[in-house]
Amino acid sequence: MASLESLIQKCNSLSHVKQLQAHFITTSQLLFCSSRTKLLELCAVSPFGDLSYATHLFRHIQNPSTNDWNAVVRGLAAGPEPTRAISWYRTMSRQSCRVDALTCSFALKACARALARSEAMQIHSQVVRLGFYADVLLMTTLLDAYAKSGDLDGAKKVFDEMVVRDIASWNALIAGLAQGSRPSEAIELFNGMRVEGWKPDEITVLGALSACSQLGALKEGEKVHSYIMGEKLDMNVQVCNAVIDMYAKCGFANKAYTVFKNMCCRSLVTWNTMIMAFAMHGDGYKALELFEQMGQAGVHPDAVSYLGALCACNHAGLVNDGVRLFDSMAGSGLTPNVKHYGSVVDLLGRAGRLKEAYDIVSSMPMKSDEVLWQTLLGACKTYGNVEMAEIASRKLVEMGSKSCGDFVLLSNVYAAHERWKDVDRVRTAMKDRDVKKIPGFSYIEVDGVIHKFVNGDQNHFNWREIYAKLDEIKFRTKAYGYVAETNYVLHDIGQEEKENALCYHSEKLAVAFGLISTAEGTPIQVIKNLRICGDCHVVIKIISKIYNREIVVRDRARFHRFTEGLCSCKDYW
DNA sequence: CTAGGGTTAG
Repeated sequence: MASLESLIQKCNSLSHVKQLQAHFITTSQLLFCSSRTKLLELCAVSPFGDLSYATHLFRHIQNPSTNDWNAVVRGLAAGPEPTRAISWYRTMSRQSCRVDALTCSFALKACARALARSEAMQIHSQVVRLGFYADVLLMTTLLDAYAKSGDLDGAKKVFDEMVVRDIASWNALIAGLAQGSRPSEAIELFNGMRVEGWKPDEITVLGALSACSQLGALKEGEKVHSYIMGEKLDMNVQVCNAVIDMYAKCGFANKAYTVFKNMCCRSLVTWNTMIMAFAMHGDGYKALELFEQMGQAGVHPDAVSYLGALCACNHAGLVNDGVRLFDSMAGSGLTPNVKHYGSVVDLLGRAGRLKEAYDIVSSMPMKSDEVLWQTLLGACKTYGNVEMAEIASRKLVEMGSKSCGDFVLLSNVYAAHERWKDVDRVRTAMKDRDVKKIPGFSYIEVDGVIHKFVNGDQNHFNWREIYAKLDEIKFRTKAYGYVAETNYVLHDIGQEEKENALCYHSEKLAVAFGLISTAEGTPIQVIKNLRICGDCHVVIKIISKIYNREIVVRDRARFHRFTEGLCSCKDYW
């Protein structure tokens, strides 16, 4: 029977497996347990595998071994419905067959993929009961499951309590913190591990770079980059891609491009990242040029490349180029997804071509989502189209939107037409639903230290001086002819209070702090988690003029470079 | 060799 093992190994399609299976049945040959498991594994986890066939095979096994169970749990965990792996795991725990560390590992992998936090906790307690707490690989998987399912404190706790740690344990926590919107802690941990004598690898730096990108932490990012060069980790394409992204998101498209040019082998993601980088900076033509070049270099643009190019057209106001690109997708064998539709709706909407934008949304082959209608609503606000704004709002309410911004936009459309009764109606509706307001915050890096501000923040050690600076700004911008656009403010408060509500937006606080804590004439860079507010955009333009400073604001969507009273977005955003 | 950590996106 020596050939049996080799026969199984030679299987490279499901039909081979089925043939073997049929052969065993017809010849009434008894399969050795190990061979049977191999066959099962092949069905469950190999690229040509078939999960339903694997479970079918499994059900014909009289006394499945732990390994048989593991094969199925593993396959299900990696498949399209990871929660099924968790139910199989539960069934298995109830049977006499023993759960081993691998079973737990596969089940936890499923929790990570299914974002199943409480299930991860249940498996955690089993892991402890079974005495697997010293297994580094398993504990790292557990840590990762907590992090991915959104319980970063749980992940940290597992990390702290680990008896043994290795590089992957550090990596899992660093990446978890970076992806879970706690980038400062990710960087702290990255620096901490180096102090403890650990040597970050490719995966560690990917996490650290992602954290720097989010924070716009240029100094930290540069430190990571020089570490990468020192350790020759730049042989890894993914690492280089992350470096490009980091420089781009820290405001230095040119540095990103230098890294791009020096790379010997670029992947599809490399091109996409660079196209997106130019798009974010409003360099529409450079992005489109790159999009052309990648095709010439033999790299076929994928859906993300198209999205980047569309986004570039969007931010550069290249309306017709964008529409043409969108229409050309099908010819390249690509089906536009909801994000492509979102981008082109934005493109048309900003250009005032509301009817076309609306027609696209209503004739989409897939379900429209909230973002799409929000985009259209934003365009309606810009062009004062009440009828369409009402349609979009109704859709958003139907979809259960509780976003404050949606109500504010509609109310602004009414306010612009002095339809105060309608304004009141919207405000009442807002109070009736418990509307969510995502807190806005801004970062600024000064001397390598990141300072974070929220709206109306008085927690900064220097807040009195910052507020004094803002009073000065208020005075000087008014003298310059600025009038607060209080339409953006929704609260039922007096005019002066409304002005104050605008005055202490997080981006203004960060800019004011930048003005007082950096040398005259040096550029100031701020990062905001949401889109920059209209009033802040106006005020920062004036600040750039009267204080003679270049001010760069990265918002959720793009970079705004303010110089001499103008913005690089040409007020088209 | 039945395990863990990973880059781009309206």
